[in-house]
Amino acid sequence: MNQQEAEQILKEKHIQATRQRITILEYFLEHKVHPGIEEVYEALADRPEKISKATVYNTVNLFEKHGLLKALDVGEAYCHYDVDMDRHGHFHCVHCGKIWNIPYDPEVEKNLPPGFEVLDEQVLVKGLCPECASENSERLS
Amino acid sequence: MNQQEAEQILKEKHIQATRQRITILEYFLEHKVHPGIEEVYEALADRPEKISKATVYNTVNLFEKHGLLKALDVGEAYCHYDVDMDRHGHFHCVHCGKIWNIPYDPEVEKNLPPGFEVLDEQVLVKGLCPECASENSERLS
DNA sequence: GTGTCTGCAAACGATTTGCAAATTA
DNA sequence: TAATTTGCAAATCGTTTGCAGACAC
Repeated sequence: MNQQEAEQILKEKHIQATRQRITILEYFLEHKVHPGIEEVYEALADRPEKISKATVYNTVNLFEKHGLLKALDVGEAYCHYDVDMDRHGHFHCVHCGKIWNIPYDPEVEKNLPPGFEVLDEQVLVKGLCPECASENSERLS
Repeated sequence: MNQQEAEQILKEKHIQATRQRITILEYFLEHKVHPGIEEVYEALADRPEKISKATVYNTVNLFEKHGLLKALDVGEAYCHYDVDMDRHGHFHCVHCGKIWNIPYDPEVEKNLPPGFEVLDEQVLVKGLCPECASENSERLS
C-alpha cells in the first residue's frame, strides 16, 4: 500500500521512480519518527533489493531538494529526517536521544523586522522527556 | 579591556585562565555575530600567541560545557557559536549565509505536554534577508 | 614541582564523489 | 538504445584524540 503511494508521490514530483527510491520513500512513510541515514540503511539491508549507503545519502538529498523531506539537526553527529511537512517543532531528549513532535504557535514571523522573507522555520526544544525526567528525580531523592 | 573581562569571566566559572582561553573568549566577546571555528582560528592566526585549531575546538567545547557559549547549527557543514546567552532566535539567510538575531515570544513551553523538562530552546528561521530578497526580485522583474 | 593545557599529526566518522556496471524509459 | 541511477571504494572535510613538551598555580 505504501509502495504504491510512494511511487505515486515520486511521479507527482517528476522524480524517476527507481526501485531504491520507492523503497526508501516507503520506509520514511512508515517510519515518520525521524530516522537517520544509518537507521534507514540498516533497516533496508536485509531486504532482497540491497541498497548501498551512498544511494541512501544521495536519495535523501534528492528528496530534500524536492521538498519531500526536511533535515532535522539536533546537534548529534548525524542528521535525522522528517517526512511530516506540516508545521511543527521538535523536542529532543538529551538523555535518551528520542525526538518528539511538538506543536507551537505561529508567532515567529510577526517579530521579524520588515524585509525578511521566510522560507522555513524550525523550533527545537532540548531537555528531558517525562520518562528520563522522573528517572532523574528518583536518582536525586 | 575585554582581555580583563574575559579573564574575570573565566575565574568566575572556575576555568583555568590560560593565555589561549582568554584570547579566544575575548574574541567572542568582541565578535558576537556568530563566528565559526575557522573564523576564530584565522582571526587569531596572526597574533603573537599562536593558537592551534585543536585548541580552538577544545576551548569552544569547554566554554559550551560551562555555559559560556551556545552552538548554533544552521545546516551548514560547520557550526557557529553564540556568546549571547539571552533568549533570542536566529534568522539565517540561505543566499548570503549571514545570521541575524531575532526576538521571539516565549510561547513554546505552554504547548509542551506535561512532564517534559525544558533545558534549552532554539528558534531558527531560514529565508532571504532584505538585501538578498530585493536582489532576487530585481532579477525576476 | 605537579597537574593541567597546548600543539602537532594522526585518527575518526559522517558525507560526497568518480566511474564502471546495471537499470530505467 | 540512450540517459539516468546505482554500488563500490576512495576522497573529503569538520572534528576529536594521543602524546610529548610547555605552562599555570
